[in-house]
Amino acid sequence: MNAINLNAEVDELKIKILDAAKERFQVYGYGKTTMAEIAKDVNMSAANLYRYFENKQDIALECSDRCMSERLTLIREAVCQAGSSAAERLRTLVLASLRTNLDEFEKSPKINELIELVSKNHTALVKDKVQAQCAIIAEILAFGNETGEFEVADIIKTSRTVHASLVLFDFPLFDGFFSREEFETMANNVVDLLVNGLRKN
Amino acid sequence: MNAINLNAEVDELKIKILDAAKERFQVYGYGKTTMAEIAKDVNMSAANLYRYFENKQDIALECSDRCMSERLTLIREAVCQAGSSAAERLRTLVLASLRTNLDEFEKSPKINELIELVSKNHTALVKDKVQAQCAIIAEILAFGNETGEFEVADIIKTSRTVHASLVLFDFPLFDGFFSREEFETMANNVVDLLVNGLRKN
DNA sequence: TTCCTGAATATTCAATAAAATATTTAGCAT
DNA sequence: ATGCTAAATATTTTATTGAATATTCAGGAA
Repeated sequence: MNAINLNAEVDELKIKILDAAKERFQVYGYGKTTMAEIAKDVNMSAANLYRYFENKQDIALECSDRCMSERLTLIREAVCQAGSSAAERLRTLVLASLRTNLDEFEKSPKINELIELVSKNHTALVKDKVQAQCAIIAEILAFGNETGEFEVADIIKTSRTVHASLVLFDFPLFDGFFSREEFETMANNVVDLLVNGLRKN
Repeated sequence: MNAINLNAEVDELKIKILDAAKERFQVYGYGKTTMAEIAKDVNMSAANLYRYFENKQDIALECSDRCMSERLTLIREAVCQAGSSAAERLRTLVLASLRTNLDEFEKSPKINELIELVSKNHTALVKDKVQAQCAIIAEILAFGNETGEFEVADIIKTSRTVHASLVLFDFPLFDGFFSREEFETMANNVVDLLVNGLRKN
């Protein structure tokens, strides 16, 4: 057994652990799932989990990280499949983000415990998420510049600006305040306004 | 003593109570101020407070309501005094809101306890606040239409859209995440983008 | 009546101890 | 060595209860 195989197996096991943890976190919440339970799900002792992760929070962290990445991949795909105009792509991005947020919250409200934990103790992860979202926006802006739809001078700066305008739809913080329908209407209206502002004069 | 005078005196006393409560809430927080203390501040028994307010939360609620109104008045004034263009007015609105949020948080972090309490238990108050903010935005939009700077068809709808884009600067929810400077830069950029989108083509 | 208070009661907070759980350690099996 | 576990220890939750505080009540003064 060489080093490469070893690492591959370790990674595989880590993923198995993360999947088990995710399932527990979603159903019972972070606080109510024990290391012993996660361990049992993957047929090992609780002690052995520490050969793969620093501690319980670390599991939550990597779990969230994976969730966010998966979500981001889905969103990125949706955007690429979206129609040919940059405006449509931006709209797809916003609506996909919004829906993912709302769906996730609806499906498992326990997930909020995780989100709170992570955004409290691992600001870096949230910043990464923002960064990734801005990167997608930047791509859309560049695309808009190419098609002549937009006229954006500083793409990086503008991607941050656009993201700041869209915060309401990208963060699951205002979930109770508006209905899904209200959220979607607002999202569409904001996109319209932004597109108008980005448009070539 | 007629009914009108009676009510006036009651109102006066209510305000005295609210002022005392506000001072306590700001310095010690909601949880750490007792009804007995508030009562003592205005020279009455704790029991007597209940002739003026339903309960402690009700005091907090009316207190927050007054704070928000005062803040809104200040912001409204700042906007009116702002230069002659609608764009400048919008910028003034956003920066004033942002600064008030950041200042308040910096001055008395205890105030967050109140905000959390109120937004958890009295959604209506928050909605009122949003509504009031939208009203100011609507005025600015109407003004922009008059000066020919903007071309906004549905002012009410657009005021909500603009407000949604500005949520990051109007709610004290992301306080730790960015520095004051970063916030202000973002606010300015978002205003620029929105103004561009609202502009007459 | 109207406005108030002191005392009674109900509720919430805070300190502690007990139990559950996270994490570390020592050592077994391969 | 590597991969694991059981048991030991440290930390965190949970339960309990006494104290503090909110709220209500009965009645006194103007």
